[in-house]
Amino acid sequence: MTRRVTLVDVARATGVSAATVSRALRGDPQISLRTQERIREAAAELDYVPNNAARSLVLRSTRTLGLLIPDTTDPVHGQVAAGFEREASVHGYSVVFSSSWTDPAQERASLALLASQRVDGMAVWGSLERPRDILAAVRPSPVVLIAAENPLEGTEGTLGSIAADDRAGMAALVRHLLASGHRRFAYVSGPGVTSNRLRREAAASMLAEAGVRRLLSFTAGGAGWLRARDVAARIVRARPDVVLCYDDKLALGLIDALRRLDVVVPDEMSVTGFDDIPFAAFSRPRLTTVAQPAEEMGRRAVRMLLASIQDGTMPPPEVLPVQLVVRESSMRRGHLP
Amino acid sequence: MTRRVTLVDVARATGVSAATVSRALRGDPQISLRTQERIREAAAELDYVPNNAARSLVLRSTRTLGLLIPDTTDPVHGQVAAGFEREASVHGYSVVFSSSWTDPAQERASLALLASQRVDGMAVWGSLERPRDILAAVRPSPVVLIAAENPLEGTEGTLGSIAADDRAGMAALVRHLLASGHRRFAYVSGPGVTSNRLRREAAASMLAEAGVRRLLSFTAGGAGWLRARDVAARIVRARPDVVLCYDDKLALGLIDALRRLDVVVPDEMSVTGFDDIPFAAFSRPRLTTVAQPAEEMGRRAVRMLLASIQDGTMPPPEVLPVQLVVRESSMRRGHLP
DNA sequence: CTGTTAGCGCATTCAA
DNA sequence: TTGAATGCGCTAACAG
Repeated sequence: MTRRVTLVDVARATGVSAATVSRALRGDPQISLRTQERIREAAAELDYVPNNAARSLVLRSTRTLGLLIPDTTDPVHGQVAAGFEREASVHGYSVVFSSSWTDPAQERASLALLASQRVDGMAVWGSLERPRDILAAVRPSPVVLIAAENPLEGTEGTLGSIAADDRAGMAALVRHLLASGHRRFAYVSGPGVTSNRLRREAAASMLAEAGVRRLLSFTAGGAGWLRARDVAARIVRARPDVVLCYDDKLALGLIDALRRLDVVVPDEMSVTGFDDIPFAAFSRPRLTTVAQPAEEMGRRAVRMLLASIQDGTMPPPEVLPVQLVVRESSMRRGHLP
Repeated sequence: MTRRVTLVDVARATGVSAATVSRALRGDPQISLRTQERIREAAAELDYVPNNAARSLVLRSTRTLGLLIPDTTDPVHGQVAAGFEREASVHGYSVVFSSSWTDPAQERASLALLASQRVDGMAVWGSLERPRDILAAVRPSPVVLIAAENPLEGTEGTLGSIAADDRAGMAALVRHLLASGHRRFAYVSGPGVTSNRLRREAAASMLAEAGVRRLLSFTAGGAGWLRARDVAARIVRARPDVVLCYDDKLALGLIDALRRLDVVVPDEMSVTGFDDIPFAAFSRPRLTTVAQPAEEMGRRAVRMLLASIQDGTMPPPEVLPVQLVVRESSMRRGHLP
């Protein structure tokens, strides 16, 4: 932090008291406009920058929001972060962020770091921890869960939740696939985040409704991009009509892996993703997927947090609509409408 | 921030003074192990969380680093952020980040926000502003520029710089393309970031060295992903052997746009990118590009900042090596080695 | 080994 | 309309 000009410096330069400077700088109407002006000029002259640490101490508010996401590198998380930061900065809030790398220990540490930074509120993306633990770690500042599976259990007015309607999205996707003639379905899940199970179950129940009993299930080894290669061979052997992938990264990876095995998507096998990351529109084949309002989720998280900070009570959970995006990767020959 | 347990609460609960608690909690060897233990237990019992605002005030250090990037949504920026956050958290630093969205006004505002948060140091990615302005805004905390064009001018020991060796990367790329028979080169630049010009000039001078005088030049309208469509037609008319794109996003977008125009990459035209974003390995054709050590850049930025914070003097600029990654998109028929 | 004292920079009572 | 005190929670001398 080093030494800097303080209120007192400005006060001395203007010949008034520190209190007056403090008020003037925040436009307190108690101070005459003429002196306000004078003080403002002096402050600018001296390059005065208020010290937020000091201000936070007395105000008991840091005007800072925390954001904990699994992985900055992931397009979806990045979009959430973008929306979060944007909305926060509109309201004059800073955001401190931290990544959990889907490691519970890391996550706990990050949570503690954010807590000690005394963020006024924080958002946590699809954590591996149970909500209660999160709350305990950060209490008593408001928390909103992003894309959490069971947002509601144990909510006592401080725990908010914002999520996309994965279930509806998966249902729409399956409906579309059934309508275009697909019958033999497979699902590939990625790493062990909560939304994984949710999406699979949504697909399974939608299929059951339509009288399709079977949903072949696979699990891709590690992180999104690469591990599709390991399962590709097994999937090919099972010969599904279509492979529902947990997310776009996995789907795109799988399509590449299938190409290595000389399986042409979608002619021989359809593949679908989830999220609609920017690249999904430029891949070849272009990816059929479900668009998630990631940025909007980030923005809403901030709004919920701010509402909670003001009113002292957390708004009800929100579930945002998703949208089916049909592109080439599900256009099987002879299956076209 | 609301009311929380403080040092004094812990002190009362343990029957010692606040100072003792403060020391014990930070493992000061002056305090007997037995009392340390007792105090630790009490603190845990009461869910005590140190208030960093207060600590910052007296320590004159926030143990917080700032990161300003153009766009969280971009894969490369995301990787830089990932490396930055990781390294920072290793050293017990928090990171507050802000996005400029390549808007100078936004950038200035973000800078001011970071400054008022009293970050101990900050990294700024490829800014549209001149380094001097940045320094002025954040003075006197150390700043390192990431991927800046002219890092050195006006460096007075506080302004650090970390960049990838774009010039060498572009040279290697052009060399490879020349060796595989390409002769007619085009370059497509993206939005107006500084590295844009740098890459173009590197390509041009490398070509000149090889006796190729001409470098057709195009500019894609807006943000990376989409605007390739506008220039694609013009590019096709110019019939280059290969199109060097400013970055991977642009390249991938261009390949898609060319497909819409029934131009097959790489059979009829090669396309190359820059950055090696994760998806470049999964596109079709897989993208020839230059890998940038983005995460490492983020990590190094932190190390430079910390070094500067400790020693009071900024380490010399660093230029990290890049790596040519040859994949399918530059493998023209009849041009293979 | 531990307690006392004195600020860090700011916002806010209460007086004037 | 302004100034003088007070304290936010913590650390760092300086005593004991």
